[in-house]
Amino acid sequence: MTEAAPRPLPPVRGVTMADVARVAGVSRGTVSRYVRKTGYVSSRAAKSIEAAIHETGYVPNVAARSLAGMRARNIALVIHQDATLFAEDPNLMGMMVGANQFLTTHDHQLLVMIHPEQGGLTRFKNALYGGFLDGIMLAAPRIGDPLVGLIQESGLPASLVGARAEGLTIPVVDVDNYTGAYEMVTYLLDRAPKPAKRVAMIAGPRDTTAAQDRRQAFVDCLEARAIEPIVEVSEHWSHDSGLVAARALLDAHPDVDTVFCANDSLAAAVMTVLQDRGRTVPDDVRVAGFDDSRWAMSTTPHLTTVAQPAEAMGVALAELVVRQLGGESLGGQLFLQSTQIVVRGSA
Amino acid sequence: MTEAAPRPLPPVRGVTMADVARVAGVSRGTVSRYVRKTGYVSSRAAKSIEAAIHETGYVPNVAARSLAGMRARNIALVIHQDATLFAEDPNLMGMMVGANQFLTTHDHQLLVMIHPEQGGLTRFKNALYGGFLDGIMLAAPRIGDPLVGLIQESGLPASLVGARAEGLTIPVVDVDNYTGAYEMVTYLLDRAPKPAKRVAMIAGPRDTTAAQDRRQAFVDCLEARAIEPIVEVSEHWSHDSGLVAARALLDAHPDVDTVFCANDSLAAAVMTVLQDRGRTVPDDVRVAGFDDSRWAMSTTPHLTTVAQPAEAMGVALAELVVRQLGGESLGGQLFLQSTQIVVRGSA
DNA sequence: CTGAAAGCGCTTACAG
DNA sequence: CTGAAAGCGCTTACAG
Repeated sequence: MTEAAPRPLPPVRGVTMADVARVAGVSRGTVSRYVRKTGYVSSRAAKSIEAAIHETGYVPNVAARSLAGMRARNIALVIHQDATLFAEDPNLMGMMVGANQFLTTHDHQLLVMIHPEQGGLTRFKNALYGGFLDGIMLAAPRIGDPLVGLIQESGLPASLVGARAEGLTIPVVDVDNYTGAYEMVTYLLDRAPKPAKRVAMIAGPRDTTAAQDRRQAFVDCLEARAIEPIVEVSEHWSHDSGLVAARALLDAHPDVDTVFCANDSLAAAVMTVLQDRGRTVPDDVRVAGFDDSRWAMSTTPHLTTVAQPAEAMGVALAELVVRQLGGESLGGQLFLQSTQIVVRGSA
Repeated sequence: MTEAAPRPLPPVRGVTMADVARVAGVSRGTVSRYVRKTGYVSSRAAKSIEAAIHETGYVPNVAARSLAGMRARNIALVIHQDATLFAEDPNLMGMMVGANQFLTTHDHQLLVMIHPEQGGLTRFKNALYGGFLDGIMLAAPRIGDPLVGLIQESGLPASLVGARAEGLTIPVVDVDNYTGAYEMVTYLLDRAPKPAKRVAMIAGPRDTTAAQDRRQAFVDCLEARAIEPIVEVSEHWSHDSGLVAARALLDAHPDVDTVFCANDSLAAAVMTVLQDRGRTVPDDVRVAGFDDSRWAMSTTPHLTTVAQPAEAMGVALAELVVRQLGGESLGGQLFLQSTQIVVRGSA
């Protein structure tokens, strides 16, 4: 075709529906009806269109289809977290896998977008109103996350993980963090090989509901027994951040015999620090984590932890969006997925 | 299950350029020129358009823009691997991070798509010709990967990692696997604390060039010294698969004193099997890996391995696509990134 | 059963 | 400097 100077690259334009129509000897409308399996098409026309499509290698243009009011069959999983942290978060990976699996079997395409915590909103709005997304799943939202408001405003079918807010009209899937943590603390207090005498917790970053719930369960469980809870907060969910928190905790309370951590990488960090200080796990100190992530199997001994069904959550996220696409309205319902304690060597 | 009624959802349509034009009291063309910063717009018109955009909250529709021949500013990183394997592959994560970082600072949006190994080609073609992608980066391609041909046919700006093929017109970025492996084997033979007497290798899956190159280096290095190489092939890059290969290797050659592994998860697997059989690392057997992934720090002792600049590769992939978008033609050039030996406790 | 036509939102020559 | 108009590829009433 013709190339203009200001456009260095020839536009990528495949064969169009018009090409197919010409080859098949019918109108574009008829081709459209055939492709979309909507409306009547004589078997004679169908035959020749079929052949023409095969001959030309026609592939529909999603942008045009979207412009004309149809669905693009793309659904985005937005990771609202800096990429490097994302890479360290096993749950996010699991969700991605689960969502991909569900979407693939339901004839949709998963698009993962990483949106940094400090990123501008413009790029996100562009995606929202870009016309190439039929739905949005938001992972790792903060409390009061502005992205949630934008999604709601857009009216796009959506689902969130782990967010709770007033006036939320988007369904949320989450693990039952509170119950999971409560069960684990109870285990540490009563049933562990060496029941805890002096327990502390390394809590996760303050701005996530997961961290809040796990911490609240810890506090409630101890207060129910009139034990004073010791809590050290880690700034991030990462191992590095956990190292800092663990040192602070152990400096302030050298006598703890049990540490419950808000996730596995924090627990691994505690074990590292403990080892550095010549204390053994689980003999001197018991350590437990949360998530049953890869970290859980990479410590010595392996971590006793709370298994989190990350893939199931991804499936749930995707399913909620697809159901809305099917016409259901789910409002701000909360879909809790339950956890399970996994006892290994560390506690 | 499937989408029922015609269109149960109100289509998500934000304010359009026409709305802005009306509010600003100018024509749509003028708004477009203003938004795209192309052509002349009087400062008076600019003022009122500016205000109108702000007032209406206008966000451009990418689909329409794309249809009109413009770029969507979306670039896809296609992971050609089953999602569960992807989740285990640290390099892929690093590339994702690197690509995201480069693209974000260059005003493009990264879209990650997971394409299963056995997946049909239709879904991929749809993305290629969908009109919402300006470029493609392909990670984890197999040898003779059909996706490469499709990308080439489409004419979309693209880059690949780790693929080599006749007649390739797409630039490739790769680590210098051969040199990296050769250096490591040389180290194991000559300079390690306990130089190897009887070395074996656990090689990676046959259908990747990375596995081939690492294995070839091992073979060449040994043959240069007239030592017969022992090689056991692991079906996948995964830890589980490595367990199987390690057992087979150790059954057939119980006397090896050094095992070079094609990646870290395989090395970790070897260490696990060794431990099960009561042999210590590095005293009885030395083990080395490749990648310097998270696995490398999760074994006891930590792994001696070959560091792979995964993030740098992601950056390179993205940069190559963006350069093509800028008009450069790179052909099938190969961009090799060099590795570095990291000596830790295991060898 | 099937064409012709209008429209989705945006861009870009082309007149004025 | 700016408006009117055509076109990108597809879908969908609406006539025939």
